[in-house]
Amino acid sequence: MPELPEVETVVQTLNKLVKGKNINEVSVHLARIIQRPSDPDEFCAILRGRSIHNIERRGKFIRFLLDGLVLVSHLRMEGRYGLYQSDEPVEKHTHVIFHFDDGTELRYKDVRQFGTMHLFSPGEEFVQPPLHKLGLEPLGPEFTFEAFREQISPRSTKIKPLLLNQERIAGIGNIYADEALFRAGIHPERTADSLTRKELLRLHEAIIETLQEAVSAGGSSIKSYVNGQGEMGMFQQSLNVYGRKDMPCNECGQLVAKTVLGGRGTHYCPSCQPLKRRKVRR
DNA sequence: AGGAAACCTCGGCCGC
DNA sequence: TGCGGCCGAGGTTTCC
Repeated sequence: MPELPEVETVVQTLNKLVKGKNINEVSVHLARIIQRPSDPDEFCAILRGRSIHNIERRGKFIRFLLDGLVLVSHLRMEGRYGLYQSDEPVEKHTHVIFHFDDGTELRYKDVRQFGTMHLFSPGEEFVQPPLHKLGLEPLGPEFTFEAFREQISPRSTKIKPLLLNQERIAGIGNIYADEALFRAGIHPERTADSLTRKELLRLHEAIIETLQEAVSAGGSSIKSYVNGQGEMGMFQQSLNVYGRKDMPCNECGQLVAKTVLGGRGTHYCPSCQPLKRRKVRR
């Protein structure tokens, strides 16, 4: 799925495409997507007649701000939004359709059926699952070095799984965890509490830079990711390690390694990201 | 705290 | 070349 940069791109696109539109009707073709309220019919009934005022991002979640209502949507691995004319044929794996009063409709497609939608009263969404325990927003003003250090440095977990923990920092996924660690020159299996202040500073900077550059490029499109207008993100061309197993490192030429860490494919350069401190000969 | 499994479907790859 | 089967896929939650 989309990680922070991809979700940010989707949100920007959705703001161009559907901000200001009025919902006439909603149809749900796969009930499990709708998590709150539990009854999909009630979900549709509540949304009927509402207008979309704005669309915002929190971590990897999309928040649709409606009049008197907030729709929280998570794309998980392969969820996608697209705007269609109502007479266009409905494609496979389309699970939710928001019918607007202008003859267009916003369709949610999700091959793996992992995505979720929750409805809340405004403000309520932040104190209820799934947003209630989300950690720091890495591109927000609260992501200072000190705040970052407090989340990372006291823990004995390996750094990569910790970066993926949304309760610490919200929005980093598998691609950008690998990329940020490469940029910082830190091996993914280093324990968080073993990182020096210098390394933490590098990692903090690397996270911000990696995510910002990816947002500017419109995200990555490793597999099926396409933003709301059907365009491919360009950042995949800038990936240094993710998906580059056995290819030469862009910095040193050593072959990129891939292992499994916390159940996730993990890419790194054994030379640029040493596990043990390199012995310095003098 | 940390790891594994579970939630799903699809596409790629291997082997016959 | 074709087909069956296994593996893995960008995330999160739940269960040990």
